[in-house]
Amino acid sequence: MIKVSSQYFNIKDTLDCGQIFRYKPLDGGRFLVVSTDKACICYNDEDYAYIECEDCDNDYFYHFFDLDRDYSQIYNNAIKENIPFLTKSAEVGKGIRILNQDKVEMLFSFIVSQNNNIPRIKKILESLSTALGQKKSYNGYEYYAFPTTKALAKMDVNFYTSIGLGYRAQYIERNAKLIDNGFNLDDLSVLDTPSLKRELKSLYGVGPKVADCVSLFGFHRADSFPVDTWIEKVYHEEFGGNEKSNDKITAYFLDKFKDNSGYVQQYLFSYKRNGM
DNA sequence: TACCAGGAGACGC
DNA sequence: GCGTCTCATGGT
Repeated sequence: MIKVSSQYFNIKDTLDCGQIFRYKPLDGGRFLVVSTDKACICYNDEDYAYIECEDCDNDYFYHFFDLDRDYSQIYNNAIKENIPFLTKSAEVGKGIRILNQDKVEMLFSFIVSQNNNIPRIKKILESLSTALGQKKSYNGYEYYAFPTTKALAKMDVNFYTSIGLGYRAQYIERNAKLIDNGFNLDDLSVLDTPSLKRELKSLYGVGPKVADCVSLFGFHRADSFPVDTWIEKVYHEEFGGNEKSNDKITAYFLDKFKDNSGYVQQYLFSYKRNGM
């Protein structure tokens, strides 16, 4: 059991800001969160956030929820920008944290996410895991591990089409085989962020958006700024921007927020998407 | 550089 | 019901 102050840790806000898809609400405001082959149950009360998992997974989830990072600084840096819309976003979303997720799971998850809606992304990842992942349980709750790349590499494009991936089926197939044949995402960790993104974009089905998401959520590179339709709205409506290409919008925000960009992106995305 | 096809399900009306 | 949109990308 992990117990930490909830001042900068709201479980629901952290899960709901589009960085993770494999979680589900339980009774009593609790959530079952699945990452690779592990699961935990987490919830907030007035003052604390609680994470329950197998003892051997304690360190994993402590790091997963980024609990060794000081979010007061991140929050204060955002407030200091003195941009009213960002201030409101940060105040409402001050409990959002950027998770440290598995690189391979992030790559496949965000390939699935492209031009897709979140309920359907969740459904497809659930189908993938149920079909190819190991069945497990924690505390009476059944779940499926994210499939190994070996398991993914065995399937062909017809299988991926059959579980509803549409035109993304070929992207999953090709990358699964590439990784199974020895391409190791961990090897990219030594690169600086621009080089990392360049390498990620060389993968089939990975463009600037997915590369930014994998870079931010899989490698925890906060000098990343994924631009989706919500951020596009923020850019045009709240920042008065005129650029139309997403690459230029990313560059605009990176230049503005530097190493805090990823966190700012989550504040802005969450606030805008929740109808503010 | 600027279109356009590529799933299919969620969502608003 | 029916049209539009969805955390985009590759191909032309």
